[in-house]
Amino acid sequence: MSEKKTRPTRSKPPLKKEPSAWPMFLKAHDALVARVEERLCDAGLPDLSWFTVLWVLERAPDQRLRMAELADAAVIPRSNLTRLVDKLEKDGLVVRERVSGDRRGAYARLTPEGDSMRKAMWTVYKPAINEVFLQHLSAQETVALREMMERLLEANHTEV
Amino acid sequence: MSEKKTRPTRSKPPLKKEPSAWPMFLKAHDALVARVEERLCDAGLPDLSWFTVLWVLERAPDQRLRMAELADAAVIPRSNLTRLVDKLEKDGLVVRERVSGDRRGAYARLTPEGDSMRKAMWTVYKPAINEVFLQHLSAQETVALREMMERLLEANHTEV
DNA sequence: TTTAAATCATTTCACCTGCAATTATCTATT
DNA sequence: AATAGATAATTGCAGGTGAAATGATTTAAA
Repeated sequence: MSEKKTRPTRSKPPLKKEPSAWPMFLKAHDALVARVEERLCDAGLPDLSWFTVLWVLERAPDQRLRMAELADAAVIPRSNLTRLVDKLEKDGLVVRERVSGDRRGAYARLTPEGDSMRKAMWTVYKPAINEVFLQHLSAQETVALREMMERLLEANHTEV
Repeated sequence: MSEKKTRPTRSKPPLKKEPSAWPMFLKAHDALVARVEERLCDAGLPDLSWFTVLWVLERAPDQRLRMAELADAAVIPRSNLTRLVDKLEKDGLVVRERVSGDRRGAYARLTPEGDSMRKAMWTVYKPAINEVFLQHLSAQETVALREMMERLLEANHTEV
């Protein structure tokens, strides 16, 4: 005994069981990223995390950033960024530079080779985004989606 | 194919450099998932992969599935599913059952304890989805987003 | 100045991940 | 029936991951 029956007009939708937006969002993300990574891999290129770092550095002032800034911009934990920059540096795509006035810190700076790699990756990455993602959305949808994502990201800004 | 030169009036937009839909999509996804996982972790509950398995099994016929079916439905590589089910089984949330007529195969079946855990996780997961995701979208946006994600997923269905 | 706390980057550790064998079993062909 | 080839699940391995500990240095406080 408990139910509040005696509701004259039930407006509850009849047991909708279609997959809702959230699980679709998760599944679609995984599928799309896998597809794009596949393209890069097939082309013998490094993965998205490398591109992200190269891309962030390329548009940074002097094409360099402190390790912590780079980690934040690329949304990578700092411990991972250290190791990622190790590999990038070993491949000559970035170099570490000392920070004048703070011997604790280090800059990561994009090298010309790193910028070449960024461009090479973009020639694969850009069409992949188009074929996997943009092609399936109308112009309005793309704009609407971007706005939604911006709003969600803003609302869930990495808390202090 | 694409090039049409000799266009008298250039309609190219003037160097737009606002972040487009794809990178926003990636960033938002990561932020939202991190937020939701944080909620589950804070509540002392297992992570999303556990929930996914429990949820898929709960709605399966007889609340059980073959390992391969479960891996596909949960979008988890089979080798990982084996180890995940190991842990779930150790915690009594699922049990493995032999398949009559095929001694290679195994079912994973949801236990009552597993269903209790699914419910317990849902009491945290559901409000988390609302607060982190749904709350920031209008009803129309939610529908539009789901449709976009469905279309993208369909278009990028895990190729054979 | 000496001491304590904060900061930056790195390293450690324990765990997770996916690919590629491996094992066991089933199916099809001869 | 015997063999070869598929298939199901697991396991080995090589490498990636983040939280927390560490080392080095700077800043703030006493």
